[in-house]
Amino acid sequence: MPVRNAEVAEILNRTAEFLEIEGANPFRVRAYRNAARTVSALPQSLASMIEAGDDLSALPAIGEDLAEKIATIVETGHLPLLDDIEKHLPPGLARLLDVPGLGPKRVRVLHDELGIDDLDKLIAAAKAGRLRRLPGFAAKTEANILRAAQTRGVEERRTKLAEAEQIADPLVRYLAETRGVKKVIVAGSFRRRQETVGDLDILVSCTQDAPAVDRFVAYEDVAEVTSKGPTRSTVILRNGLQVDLRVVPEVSYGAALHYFTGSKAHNIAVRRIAVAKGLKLNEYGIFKGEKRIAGRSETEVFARVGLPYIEPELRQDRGEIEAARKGRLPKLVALADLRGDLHTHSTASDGRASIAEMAAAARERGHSYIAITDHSKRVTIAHGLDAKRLARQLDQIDRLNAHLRGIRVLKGCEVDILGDGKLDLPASILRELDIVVGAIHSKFDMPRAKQTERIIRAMDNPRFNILAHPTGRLIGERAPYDIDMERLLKAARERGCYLEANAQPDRLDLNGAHCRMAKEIGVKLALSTDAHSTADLDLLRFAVDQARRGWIEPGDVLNARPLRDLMKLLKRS
DNA sequence: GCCGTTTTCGGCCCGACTGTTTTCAGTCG
Repeated sequence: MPVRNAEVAEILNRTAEFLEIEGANPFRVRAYRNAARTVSALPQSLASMIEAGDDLSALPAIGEDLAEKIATIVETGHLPLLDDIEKHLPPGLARLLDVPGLGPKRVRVLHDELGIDDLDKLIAAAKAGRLRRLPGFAAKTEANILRAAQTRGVEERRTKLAEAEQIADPLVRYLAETRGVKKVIVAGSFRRRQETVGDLDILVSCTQDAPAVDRFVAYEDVAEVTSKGPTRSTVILRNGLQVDLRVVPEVSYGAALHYFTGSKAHNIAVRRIAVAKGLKLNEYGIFKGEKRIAGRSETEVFARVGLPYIEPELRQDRGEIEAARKGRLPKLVALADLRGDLHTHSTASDGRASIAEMAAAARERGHSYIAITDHSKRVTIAHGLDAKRLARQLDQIDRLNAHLRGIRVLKGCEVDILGDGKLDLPASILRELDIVVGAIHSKFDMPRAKQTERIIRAMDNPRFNILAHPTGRLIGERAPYDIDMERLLKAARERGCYLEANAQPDRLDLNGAHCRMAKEIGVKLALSTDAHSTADLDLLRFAVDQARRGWIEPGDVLNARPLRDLMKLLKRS
């Protein structure tokens, strides 16, 4: 069983953590982290690259030494360097780094002086007042660490994007009402439209005397003020979400927005370009010597380092800077490009609105078509349709279409893919449909090869069009089922099938990386809401977010096509 | 440990805040 890229990245990151605790050269530590990033962003498996004789040291951030170490990891599953370190430092020690306020230096002191190597011992020692006797620690630090260890724990808490929006919107409105405040925007991973956010980064530009920070900490949902200075403050809201506020003057707004939007890796890469040009880039602007030469807008900042504007969703240091330099940035798909929705439910199965209501709501949103794709019979809990009920629904849709204006209802079904890869309804009824959306709702735990073959077998059915929520993951609740996405995408391409980017906030499936893989392999995507109510039709933008993070352009999207083109694309052979 | 339109050696992104300190280390983003 070859070692996967994610495992290699994990070992490299782990090595970086231990090297850091050991007090190694910080740049050496960074080298391991950078290499781990490269590895986890690779579109192909290291094992296959090595097998093909590729030179790993040609990859960014990987030189002779790490290429050899990575080869060893892929071959053996181990890195001897890490094994050696773990002989004298307990393996659990690195987890202490997850406690806010504890970094490598303090973890080292805790281990060397008090023998602390896990959370329980840390909490016990803090309670006994033993931390305050250590150099660099005192009563206040001890109290902070104890509280952090007890409340935040080791688990990293992440908030789904849709939920973060509901928290951010009222706070932004509140801050915008402050005297002297000009602009308020949520930057960070929220602006990059990551599927989850760890915290909210809010940027405010204002006049010098505006009471932005004071008003921020006075917000009614603030439970705790972690830090507060003249230009920066951190609070914890009652729901546990951390919010950082940064205040900058208007002349710095663009530079600050770029800086606080990140990602960190993207920022570092851009800053290196600035350094190479003899400039300095920070959150206040681009400087030549002491003189600020840009900073008011992001476009200005990019221009000064010789780059066109790069959309926030692309700022991951995954090739966007090179693409920008070559003038090859994608023209990302936008919500306005979409002409319809290809996965929705009605009251016939588990939806809450009738077909007519769904069609009217879709038309209100500017759509020119909507596919009704109720569940098939196997999904009994959703009152799935058998062939007979589906046939009646098709008649109903025909009658509706006969007098509907401005929108066309497509006859579809979300057909269950059975354990053996067969579809849940016979060809006789599938033949009558405009669109077949296939999905897995059972047997999530099949081994990788079997699960992949199961789906490919379903795609062998000439009626199959779109694979819905292809990995089945529920963010923070259920892991994706184990499939070989590369193989699946190639099979879809060969068969004229498509994959869905599902907009449900707890699915967001495909994710951005998979969207990009689909584009590279040449498989078009359907950006679909999987709506179970008329209001759900507004979720479409979350699928657009995922697609944009995956470099998807309008031409890569099935439902960015006019109806006639779409119908052609849905006809297989 | 990586890397090269100043460099194969000597750099490596940069600033704010806290808490510990008497001028700064550690952490964070």
